[in-house]
Amino acid sequence: MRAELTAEIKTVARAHLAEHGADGLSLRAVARDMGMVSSALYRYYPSRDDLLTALIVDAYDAVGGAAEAAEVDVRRVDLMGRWLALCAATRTWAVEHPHEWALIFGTPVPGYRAPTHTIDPAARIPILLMALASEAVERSTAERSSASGPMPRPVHADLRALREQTGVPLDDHRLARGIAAWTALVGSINFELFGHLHNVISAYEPFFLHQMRVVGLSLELG
Amino acid sequence: MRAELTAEIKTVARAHLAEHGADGLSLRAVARDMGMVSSALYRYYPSRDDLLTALIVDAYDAVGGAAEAAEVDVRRVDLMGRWLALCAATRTWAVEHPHEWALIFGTPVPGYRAPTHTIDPAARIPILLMALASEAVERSTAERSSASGPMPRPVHADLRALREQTGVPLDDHRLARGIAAWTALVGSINFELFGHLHNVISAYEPFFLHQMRVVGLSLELG
DNA sequence: TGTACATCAGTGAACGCGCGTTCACTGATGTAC
DNA sequence: TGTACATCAGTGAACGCGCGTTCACTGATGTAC
Repeated sequence: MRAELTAEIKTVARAHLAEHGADGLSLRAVARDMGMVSSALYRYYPSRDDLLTALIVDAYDAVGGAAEAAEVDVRRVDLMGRWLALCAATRTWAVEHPHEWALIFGTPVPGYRAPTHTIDPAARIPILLMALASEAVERSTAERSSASGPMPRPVHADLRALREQTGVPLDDHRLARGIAAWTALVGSINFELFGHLHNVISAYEPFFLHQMRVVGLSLELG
Repeated sequence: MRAELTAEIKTVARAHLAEHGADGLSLRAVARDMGMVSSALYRYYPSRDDLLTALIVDAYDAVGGAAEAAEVDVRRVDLMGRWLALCAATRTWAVEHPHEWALIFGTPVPGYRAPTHTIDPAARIPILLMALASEAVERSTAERSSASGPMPRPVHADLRALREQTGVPLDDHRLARGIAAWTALVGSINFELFGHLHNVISAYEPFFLHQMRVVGLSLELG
């Protein structure tokens, strides 16, 4: 079955990625591991970049799925719990798949241009995050968010467009804070994985969860 | 003069880095550009990794120097202004030197292990950031920071050790917020450079500065 | 001042390696009559 | 049921490329006597 082999190639490629990183991923090595000749892979992926794209899409889906699954397990009323579950699951996936994480959230592979069908999988976690922030506002009594300085005009335009495209019912400041939360989530994991907390923090997970709790408070989650 | 050539090699290597990224940096290409034969470079750098290390140290020093220079130009009493100047200078340097930025704050080069003498240059901006936060506390009337949940025990130990090593006079929560600020600064720039804000934000700089202003408020900078 | 010598920056060839991709091909499978 | 044929997964050789590193060497420079 063609589909099976296509999947197996991805599995082997994923293992290679896990061991040698994105730049170490070579069609020839994957073929070798499968007991095939390198040219045979071209029956399944027209080029190395296409294989890379498949892995990228899979990685986004895997981490997104893990986050969603963890979040859905928490009782709906516990907004902070849902947020922290999302964060913890994301970090756990990243720690367990550091090279796949780096593939999607690290330095972009030079020369590689992500096709548009990577957008939807990439948006799963931010969408979930924004949904949480929106729920928090709906339940909240405070009508207006505490403004933190005026919002620059061009930024306001960007945020309005974003609001219209996504239907997220958040005012400018809350929307910006949502993006900041997404940045903080990914940035904190990157700091840990890329070694910037070396000799600074040793209790990575508790530190991470503490930081994410603070971020959650900024989203008015509890 | 030996020192001159050593510097010129770095300059050419930096140009190569800027054009092709860290993985595209090859001794042979650098030698070619200098009109030398590749083996001649070994008179100056014993291996490719040593050249890479030199570039990493230079990058840390360059971005750190830019941030410090911008910060020192703002009147001392204006803490928020100093913080935003630091942020703006850091981002500007990153946008102007994206590959050098990625070298130090992106995915680590696989197989490369940073020697210890990269630590000091890497610490310049975080040290400045912590100094700002400390100044803010000294001037502040509020004795205790607003706690955001209890600090987990192992994290408390990490933060105490950090406080003792660096002499930064910040309590646990403020210290954690300082690290969060550093993470947010780097993470926001990475999000922009690595394309995660594509089709979301177009006014990068104003957006970035707004976000950093919010971060500055969390550091009680004004 | 003039010669002998040491230093050492730079040369050029070579080693051994791996890569992505192309292409004509083989040979098993399954379908059509 | 039996034969002729098309399909197509996988082969193996080849193209052309670039890489890091080693090594014996040349030849200019500058120093010591």
